[in-house]
Amino acid sequence: MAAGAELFRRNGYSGTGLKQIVSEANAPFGSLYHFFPGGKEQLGQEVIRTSGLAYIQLFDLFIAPAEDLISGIEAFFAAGIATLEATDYVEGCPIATVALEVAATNEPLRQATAEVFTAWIDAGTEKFAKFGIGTEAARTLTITAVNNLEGAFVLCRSLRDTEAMAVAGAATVDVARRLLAEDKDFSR
Amino acid sequence: MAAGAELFRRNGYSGTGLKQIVSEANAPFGSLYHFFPGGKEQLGQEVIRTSGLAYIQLFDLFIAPAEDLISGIEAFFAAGIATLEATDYVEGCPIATVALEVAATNEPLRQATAEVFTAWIDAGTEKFAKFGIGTEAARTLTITAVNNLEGAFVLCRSLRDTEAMAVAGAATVDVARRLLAEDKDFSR
DNA sequence: GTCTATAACATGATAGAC
DNA sequence: GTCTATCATGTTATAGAC
Repeated sequence: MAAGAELFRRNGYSGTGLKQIVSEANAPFGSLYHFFPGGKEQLGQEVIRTSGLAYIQLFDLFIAPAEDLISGIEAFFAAGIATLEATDYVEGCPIATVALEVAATNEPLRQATAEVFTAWIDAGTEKFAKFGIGTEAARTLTITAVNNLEGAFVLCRSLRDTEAMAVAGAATVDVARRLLAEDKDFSR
Repeated sequence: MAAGAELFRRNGYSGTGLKQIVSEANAPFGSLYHFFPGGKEQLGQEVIRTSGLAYIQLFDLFIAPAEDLISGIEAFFAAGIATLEATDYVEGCPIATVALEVAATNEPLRQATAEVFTAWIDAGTEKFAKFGIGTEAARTLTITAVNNLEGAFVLCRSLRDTEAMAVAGAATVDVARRLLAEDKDFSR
């Protein structure tokens, strides 16, 4: 199933064949339908949920150990730049390609991507709130971070350049500063 | 070719069949290869370039007539929300789905998407510069706007909710305010 | 129970009749 | 020159041999 995740991320859902997946996984073709009786759609759902939820660990990895909110955000987007360069612009978001493909064409898969994004937003809100900003502000900041991350992956991978990811990090920092300042206002 | 644009946007490149396109366009199958001897790949390139470059007009439509930079940005993202609601979350960016699909799998198509994004950034930089900020700042602001727009389309279409687009607009406004303030500093 | 072989269908592309 | 009919290939899914 790890092979499926890699191929869906690179080639998208429609662009990835089941034969390609079992070949990459060095597994016999029949066993796929033994483990996934629902066929391609079931495999797609499980790949989306598994690889999507695993991505949450990156929040903990880069943001949680940071000294403060701003440097945590900077470390997170710096890691995004490093990933793009290390993988020659092949690896971006594990589910964004599939999410756009299925948003208007496959309701069960769309729901799977929605569950993942909802989990990201909830998890990010919780992490950011621990840096001492309100829940509402933490949610806004999380959505801003995901917006900027996803958008920058589109631009960076298409242009094969990391400029957009650097701009995305700076933009997210700007929003964090505004939210911190507003929080300060309220506490007067 | 308009039919191709609509289908590529909704279903992606791999997910759209040529038969589906000619059927939608009420055109006979053979004529497709008369007008596009290069087959699906040539059609894909022309669709990307045409529908991508047409999107630049939206910059003029919403931002150019605005009183100031901030209200222009707000109008632009408000239009994004209106589009999502009016199309039941079907229409987003005309090329983002294809861009992610082909970024690592089809170099000619990837280059077509890169040309479009480059044209967007150049056009946006020019428009924003007319509001009296420096070229460098105008470029940063344009990339921020596109990052946020693209990322919010991913989240909004997946979640079937406009919250992320509203947050994207607010984030872009924050960046615009910071850039305006920095410009003011330099002019002291 | 595992997997090979194949079925049923859709795909992109073309040749050849009008 | 326009388009219908077909080709070769690749797709998902499923039998049935071991």
